[in-house]
Amino acid sequence: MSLDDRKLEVLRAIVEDYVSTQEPVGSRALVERHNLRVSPATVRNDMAVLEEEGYLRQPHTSAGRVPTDKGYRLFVDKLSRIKPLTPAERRAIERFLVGAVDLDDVVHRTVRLLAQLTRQVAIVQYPSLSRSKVRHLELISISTTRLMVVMITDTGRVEQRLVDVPAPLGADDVVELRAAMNEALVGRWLTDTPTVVPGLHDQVRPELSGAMASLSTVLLETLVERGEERVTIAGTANLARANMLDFAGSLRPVLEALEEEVIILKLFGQVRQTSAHVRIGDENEFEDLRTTSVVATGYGPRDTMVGGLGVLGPTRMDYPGTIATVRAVARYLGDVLEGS
Amino acid sequence: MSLDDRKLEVLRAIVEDYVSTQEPVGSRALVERHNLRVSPATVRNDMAVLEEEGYLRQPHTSAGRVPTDKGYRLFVDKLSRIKPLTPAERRAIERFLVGAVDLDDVVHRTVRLLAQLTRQVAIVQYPSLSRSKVRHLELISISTTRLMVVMITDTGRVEQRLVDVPAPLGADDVVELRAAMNEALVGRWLTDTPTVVPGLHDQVRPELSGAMASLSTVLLETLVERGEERVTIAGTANLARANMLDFAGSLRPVLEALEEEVIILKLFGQVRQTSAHVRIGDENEFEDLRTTSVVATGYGPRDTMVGGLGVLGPTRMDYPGTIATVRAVARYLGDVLEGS
DNA sequence: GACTGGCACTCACCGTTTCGGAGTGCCAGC
DNA sequence: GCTGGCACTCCGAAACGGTGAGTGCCAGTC
Repeated sequence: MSLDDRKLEVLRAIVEDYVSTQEPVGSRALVERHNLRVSPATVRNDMAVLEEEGYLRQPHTSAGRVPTDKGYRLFVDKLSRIKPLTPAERRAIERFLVGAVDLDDVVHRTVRLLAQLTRQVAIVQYPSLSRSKVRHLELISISTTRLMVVMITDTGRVEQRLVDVPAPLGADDVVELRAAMNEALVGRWLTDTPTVVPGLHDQVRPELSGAMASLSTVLLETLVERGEERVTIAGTANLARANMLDFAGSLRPVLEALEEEVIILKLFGQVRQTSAHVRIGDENEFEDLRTTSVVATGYGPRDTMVGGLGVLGPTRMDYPGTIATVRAVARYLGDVLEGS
Repeated sequence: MSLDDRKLEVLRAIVEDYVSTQEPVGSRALVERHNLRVSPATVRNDMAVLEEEGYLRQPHTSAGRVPTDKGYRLFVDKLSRIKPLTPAERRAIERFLVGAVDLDDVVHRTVRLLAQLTRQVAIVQYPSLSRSKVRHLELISISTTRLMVVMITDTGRVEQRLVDVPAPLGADDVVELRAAMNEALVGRWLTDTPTVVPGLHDQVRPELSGAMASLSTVLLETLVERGEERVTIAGTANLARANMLDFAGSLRPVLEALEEEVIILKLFGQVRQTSAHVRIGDENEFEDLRTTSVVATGYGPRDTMVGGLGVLGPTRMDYPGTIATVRAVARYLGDVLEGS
């Protein structure tokens, strides 16, 4: 059964009103605020149908209607137009990176900007190592048996690890190791390293094979296999704004979920570069986030995607505005990364 | 006017009961739970005196008593004995750093452990650059006119910055710059760099003085003067636990304050290595934190102090337990830093 | 057939009231 | 100086009733 245009219009109006007032919306108020050219009674009939179809629900008998997750979904997919950014927002986005000194700085500024513009919790994932190429590897000798390996990627990430080597190394040894590693890895995708690294062993003098083995292990285990993803979060205070009206009672589980890096990373799992991915309430995999919605998208230079960013807030959020902001910030961040 | 022993004992009992029950405590309940060898009426008289002196207050006439900030202060200073850690806590502290790969990892594990043990918001400051010495400076050429400078300190911090130089540099030039910088700076306190860096200019060939100037600027401006301090926070979800009973109404301002790095850093301003520094309610400089208490201490190898750590929670907190935990974690973290 | 006006009904919300109990302050007596 | 007793206060929970927004349904109109 399909819904005719007026019913859709009614749904749209209800979502908009509910988002802005935070209160169940009734038929009379609806016809007054939007100029639907029908009477409240007609709207009531439409609402009854929409409720039967699962797009609306009543908090209690004889109260106004509230959109369900399914209702929001329909709204987002079919009924909302992208809301253009205000000039002020546009300006903020264009200026937020002036004077950034390195990738950390860029990411932090981005996440704060996003939190401020959307008034929600903002999340920015660092450029994923698995979508980056090695730009340079540096070995720095800390003591004769301890090295620091610093890896720089084309996306600007800098990761360092301490490595203990089995036998003391001289300065020449370090130079040789460094040369061999750079020779083999620079320009490669990080995802290729597992196939390349084993071969490194043969590229150095036999005396150094022990050291090279330690380096390889660290490289693979701590950079490629785990710890490769990082995220930053800002704006958690925004959760406490519409105090307790959203988030049925407690926002504790939400705050807990936000501290679990694993959970957060999964939010970006299905994100693609093009357009924004919206997950509403129940659609979220994690129990604790069933009262929230996530608007996420990918970012990266040109048409590539090196990481994700997005916001999290109550299901009752301004989807068109949020989507527009998230996309704009993502696009701008991508452009900036291109330049570095 | 001084308080006799029994009055102090009464105050102690009230603080303990209130902390564990979260409810105003009355005279009858008090004599029953603690074996004060007097009648409720006597306790009432003592309470009246304690209230007059500002150590207690009544939420309303004819309710039980609640400690004031001043009451907690007296309790912390005079009435509480350090509570020894449980074996489980001790074990947790000894194991939490097994397998840490670098300083970031150490700091993150520490902050999570502290949040878990105290069930409060935990804050760990990275070793301060101003209390660190330069261990090594590395220059990595990104392009002919762009360098990355990586600084490693004796406390394990690694900071990197991009530097654009005015004229293209060859490999030899980079080597010369690196040598000059390391020569001048390794082993120095970071706070000494402003006096040393200007002299660097003369240590390289004239052709390189432009590049050296750029490097010097970045070194001084972005490493020494600003951005030198970093903190990590965990356990914000703990704020939402005793939901709204502490934090008079909203925890939003608290969450906001926690996101302001500047505010957080000031919490460690007066902290010294020895013992824990406790700031209770009103004693906090920042308006938004007047409903919270902070227990902080310094940490560092041996008797030095390189950074601070602590927890933040409602004024109604288990001070003896929290103080013990904070100190134990700080001591252990100091030991670990010594070894790296 | 679609829309509308009218009408009876429901039920959350709000302010008022009542009531019990925990707790106090005070006082007289030991 | 401590204690038992007593009158008093006041919060909090429960009970109550009125109000109004909102609904569902139905008969009538275009």
